Parts: sequence; structure tokens; C-alpha cells
Amino acid sequence: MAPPKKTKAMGLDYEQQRQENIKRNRERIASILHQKSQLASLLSPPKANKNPINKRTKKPNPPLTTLRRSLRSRGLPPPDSTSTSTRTSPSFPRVPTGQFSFTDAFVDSGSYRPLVETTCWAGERTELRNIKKEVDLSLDARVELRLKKENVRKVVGERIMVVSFLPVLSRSIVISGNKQGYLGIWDADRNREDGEGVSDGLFKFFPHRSPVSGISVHPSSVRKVKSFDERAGKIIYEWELHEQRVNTIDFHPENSNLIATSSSDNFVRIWDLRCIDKDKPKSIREVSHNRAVHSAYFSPTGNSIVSTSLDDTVRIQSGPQFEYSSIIVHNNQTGRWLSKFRAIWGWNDSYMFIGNMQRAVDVISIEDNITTPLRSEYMTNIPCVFATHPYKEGHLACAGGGKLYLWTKM
DNA sequence: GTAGCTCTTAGTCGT
DNA sequence: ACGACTCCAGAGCTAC
Repeated sequence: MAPPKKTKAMGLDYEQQRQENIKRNRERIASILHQKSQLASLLSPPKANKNPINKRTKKPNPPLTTLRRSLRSRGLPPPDSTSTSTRTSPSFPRVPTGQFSFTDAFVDSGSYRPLVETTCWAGERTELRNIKKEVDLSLDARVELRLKKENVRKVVGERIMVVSFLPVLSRSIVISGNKQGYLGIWDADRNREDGEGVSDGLFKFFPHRSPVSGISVHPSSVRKVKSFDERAGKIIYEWELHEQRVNTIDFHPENSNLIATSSSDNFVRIWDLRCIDKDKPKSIREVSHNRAVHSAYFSPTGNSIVSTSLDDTVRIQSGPQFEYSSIIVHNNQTGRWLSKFRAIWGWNDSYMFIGNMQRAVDVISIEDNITTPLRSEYMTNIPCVFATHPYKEGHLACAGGGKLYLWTKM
């Protein structure tokens, strides 16, 4: 999106023009995000009878959908309070039903107003500055990242499934979603600033009754945690791109026609959305692993793709047509109670982050394929899920169990 | 082809 | 400190 032209005289015309630009850009982003969410929901659930995961249908347990969603989002009533499972404590907060506000889902005592004020102020500053990522190519993540004691925070009870940063320039605000459906929003800067009162930088919400599988934030309005374009209320495309479950879908950062999919059928496939045949989809590139692939992500420039598989490898595809392959051996056996490892890119194309079963963060350098573990005495969990701050290079969030860890540049 | 069993494994909570 | 519990993870294998 084009930044507004800089003029010394910030007159009314300029302000109107700026507001129109913002509005137009928001509509475009909403449209793109909506397409993305539609694709995710279309591609993820394979036909139940073909999916080995869903074979045990004779069990007396209630039938499970292949894609787990909250009862509320499925339009179903909340579970009866008398039928809660044994692990549910008497103090388990009540889940708001029907249409509810963020206030209804807030489960801490006190108020989340400090969070709103912070995100308003910082979000507007971020928006006004029309930020470009300030990437310092000299950062060596293998030696320059540190975990400070105050940057460790227990945010929720059960294990965190997904973490994300709020796209705010000046602060590190981490959102985490856990297995029970909690959202823990941690303003690590507030934690350091005052560390007092009810907030203490942590704000807990309970909007879902099932695991949180994804968090997306409106890029130009940080106070929304999702986006939906109501104008396009229909399914645009429907393809069967893999034999088994699709684990991730990632858009090329520069060319939104290109997507990379990873699947439990052992394949990574790269697709050009402009030329996918409905009956016989043909990918522009196919990468084969020996076991299920749990992620495939484009690098920040879009020139490479990293995939993570249960065959204990991390594979990098690069080159003009992603034809060059590089394989790094990495232990990805997380067992039953941990989320599957997924390598994510750092702030440039030269390195990646992935969990390590010895309670460390592995940094994999692309140049020499050397894996360097980042360790800390404060790291008491195995980090499974990661997020990089979109603006602050060197700010890396990871989660293990119900704890969040914020690594920062020295 | 598919139903069903086995095995892997960390974190939390209660005692 | 220790043990029970998680049971909606998912791959691999066997039996039918």
C-alpha cells in the first residue's frame, strides 16, 4: 500500500485523502484475510472416511469434527454445567454465551482498560508512522538473544497452542491461546514498568471452550483480533490439494497468488492460485518428506520455504522455482503431550527458530546449516510455538506449557 | 481398506 | 518429592 505523500502543510485535503487511503487499504486487507481464512477452512478438513485420524467412530465418545471449533462458533449451546469433565475445577470461569463483548470474556479481577489504552496509543502511533520493518542484517540471533528473568510469565493454565505479537511498534505485547480456550495477553513492557496492581501486564480472557488454533490481528487496527469481510459471504474456491490433512497454508509475502501447503500425506506443495485446475490440481512444485509435514513457511523475502516434518528433518527449498533443496537433521519427536515443532523464519532469510527437546530454542543458520541451541536457566519448558515481533527485531516469543518466554536482543 | 491397539512424551495438580 | 492424570495426537502396525 502506498504511503501518503509527505507535505509540510497538513491541511484538511491531505487529512481526508489520508483517511480515504487508510479506509481503502483496510478494505483490501480485509478482503485478502477473508480469502485466506476461507482457504484455511476449505483445505484443512479432508473427507472423514479418508482420514486415518477419524477412524475410530465406534467409541461412545461424542462425535468429533475434524476441525475443532468452539461450540459458540458452531452455533451450539454451551455444555451443561453438570456434565463438565473431572478436571474442571469448581472455579472454572463461566463462558459467556450468544453474542458477548470482550468484557464478558475477561476473567481476571480488575479491568483490562490499561491494555486498551496501551494498544490505542501505541497502535495509532504505529499506524501513523506507516512502518517498514527495520531489519538489522547484522543481528546474530545465535549469540545476541537473551532471556531475562522478568521476561518469563505464566499466563494460562494448560498448554499454549499458539502465540502471536500484536503488531505494535513500540511495545512487546504477546497474545497466547491455550488448549482450554483461554487467551492470555501479556504486555511485557508494562510488566517491567510497574509490575503492580491487578493487571501486572497480564490480561486473561476466556472466549472459547476449545483449543485456540489460530490468532490473527487486523494489521491496521490492533484492537481487533480478527477480520471478516461480510461483503463476500460465499465460498469462492474449493480444491482438494492433498490426500490427507493439510497442516499449514502460507501465502507468499510479496505475491499473494502463491501459497505453500504442508500435509500429513508427506508432501509440501507450492501452488499458483491463478492456475489451479479444479478437477486435477497441479502444483508448481512438490517436495517429498518421509513422514507427515507439519509446516511450510515462506521466508521474509519469499525466496525460500522451510518445512518441518516428523521424519526428523527441516528442509529448505530455494531458487527461482524453489528447485534447490537443503536438508537439516533435527529431532522433531515431541510425543503426545507437546505441540508439533514448526520451524519459523527469523527477521531475514538467513536463519530460523525451532523448538528443542532439551528445553532450548534452536537457531538454524541457512548459510552453514549449523544448529545452535539458545539456552537459559529461566527456560523451564520445552518451547513448542514461536512468534517473531513484526517490527522489533530480536524480540522472539515462545511458549511451552502455560508459560510465555520473551527473548530479546542484548 | 479399515478398525483398533500400541507407543511416544511433558506439564500440571493434588497429596 | 512423587505419582496420577491428560485421553480432542498421531503414526505405525496387525488382524480381519
